[in-house]
Amino acid sequence: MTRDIASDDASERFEIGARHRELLDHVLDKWSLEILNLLCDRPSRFSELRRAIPAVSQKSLTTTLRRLERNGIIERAVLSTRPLAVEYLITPLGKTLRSPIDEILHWVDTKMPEVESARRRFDDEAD
Amino acid sequence: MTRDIASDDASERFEIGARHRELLDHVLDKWSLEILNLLCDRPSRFSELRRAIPAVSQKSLTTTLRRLERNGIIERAVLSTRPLAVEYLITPLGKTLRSPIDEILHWVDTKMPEVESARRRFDDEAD
DNA sequence: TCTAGCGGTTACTTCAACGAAACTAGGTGT
DNA sequence: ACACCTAGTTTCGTTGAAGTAACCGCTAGA
Repeated sequence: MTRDIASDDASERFEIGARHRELLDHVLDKWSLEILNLLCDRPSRFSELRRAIPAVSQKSLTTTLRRLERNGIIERAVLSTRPLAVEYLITPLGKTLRSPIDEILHWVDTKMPEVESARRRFDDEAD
Repeated sequence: MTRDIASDDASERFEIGARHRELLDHVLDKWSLEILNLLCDRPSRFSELRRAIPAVSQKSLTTTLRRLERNGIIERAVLSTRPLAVEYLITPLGKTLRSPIDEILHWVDTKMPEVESARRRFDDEAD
């Protein structure tokens, strides 16, 4: 019942509104995948992440961590130890990202050869 | 056999090299998802896509289509009809993207409420 | 005291993406 | 002849994301 909306077209299997794009941009951006990958294994401190991902600048790391924290994917814990330390941990919500991300990384791993030969074909045909 | 690589650390379940990032940037970018979504249903012409996605500019649509074509995700077919027409179709390789993309869009749909409440919590605590 | 590490912030710059608009080039209708 | 459709390309300007580098307050160790 009430299937009266969405019948004139075949494309309502998923809608892609701006909310989808925005969230994907926040979560699948340049550095998030690597950070998530590390934090899935174990909580890490700011400097640990910097050392683990040498290519990321301090500024970008801060920005990315804040964004992931804001979206509830990771948690920032200030440890009141003597010198002071900050630890980043993945949240339960963040863990649910693992499976979809793994699937698409797996896609990349298995299909990369096909993609590369398609690129060669395309580049060779300088039509 | 030959499991001798990758044992000193827990983080080799997936590696994220530059190739992964590059391909994801090519395939999960701003407009690709919507285009793929449409082409999965039926082949479409250039102007059909423009009308279906009014927010995309002519230039960006061309660029995105060329990139998807180069990566073997879609195919461009020039139909020798009287006025001339160009049709874009999804390839078998492109179809294999459907399932991973669906999974992550499903993640967005189901987790969006949690993300939004996390955002409210974060924004309210103006620490 | 001087130096180094931690966890950032701020200011400046650079770069690529994106859009708007004009232009092309063939065909069509009136 | 004129205007419009298709499928783009080209030019120009804006914007935003990212990097560099400097600085900050705090603590610890030599």
